[in-house]
Amino acid sequence: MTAWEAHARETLAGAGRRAGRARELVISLLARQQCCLSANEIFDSLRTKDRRIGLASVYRALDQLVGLQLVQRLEFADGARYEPLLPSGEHHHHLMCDDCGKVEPFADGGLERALDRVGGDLGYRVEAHDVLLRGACAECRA
Amino acid sequence: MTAWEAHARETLAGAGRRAGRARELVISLLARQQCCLSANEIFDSLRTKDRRIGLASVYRALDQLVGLQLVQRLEFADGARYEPLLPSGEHHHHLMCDDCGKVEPFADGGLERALDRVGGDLGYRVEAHDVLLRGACAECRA
DNA sequence: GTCAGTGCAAAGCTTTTGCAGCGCG
DNA sequence: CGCGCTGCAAAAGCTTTGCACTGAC
Repeated sequence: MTAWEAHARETLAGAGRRAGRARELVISLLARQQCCLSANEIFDSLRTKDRRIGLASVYRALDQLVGLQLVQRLEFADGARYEPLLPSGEHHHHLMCDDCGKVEPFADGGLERALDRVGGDLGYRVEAHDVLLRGACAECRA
Repeated sequence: MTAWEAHARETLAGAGRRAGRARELVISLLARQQCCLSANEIFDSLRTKDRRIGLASVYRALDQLVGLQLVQRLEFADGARYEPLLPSGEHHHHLMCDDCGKVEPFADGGLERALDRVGGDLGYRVEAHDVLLRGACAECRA
């Protein structure tokens, strides 16, 4: 079990939530991911292991996890995707290939510093930021 | 007529597109905006002036404008929004207030430089980037 | 005259909600 | 044993598509 997974279960228990089949499976699947997944991808993946899972429960679990800041919701042109939000605050952003649809993570300290600076310069108290780069990946450029 | 509006009509004509009622109205409305609008906001605004406008035509016009790189499509949690893409390449990003839903534009040279650098550091040829900051605006912080 | 553009209505998707039953604590 | 969690089905948006008609070039 990853540190995030333990943190997630602890936070849920602390918020008075009871452990149910669907949400437990969503958590353990997310914990094993390198990058973001759509609700449908999560549902399909879980369905192959347990025929009883319902799509609505996947959405409900994700909503709760987002509300407790355990998961980040990302907006893409073809719908939302979700990924674990590490308690360390460490995070990454995404690159999407317009040709093949592939999504990859990347991290960049200089970009983070620029983003933090922008928040301070405006009247806003910035809670979160999303960055999405779109273009042609190395393979599709060929 | 703004420079963008003239540029848009010229580009459409050059692509062999014929001028129709709906798309002309969408263009003249977008040209007058300071920030992004949803398809429904565009539809509602045009409907009050011309009862014949159809929502499907608004979507079709926006698709074409996005395809010709005259308009940028932005993904928000409650759907897509659209705004003119200036031929100068000059552009801005968005701040959204989680409390009141207000969306405001901002521009930051340091952020743009950081974004451009990231593109070069990876195998990607980056065509576009989107940045969305979320938080509490000055009014809602009170 | 041809064919892109248009409005309407219907369909497609993702996401949410209602409801009755299950099961965690 | 109460109430949160679940699955199913239905509903609710946003967006796209089919079709016949209109009108720009």
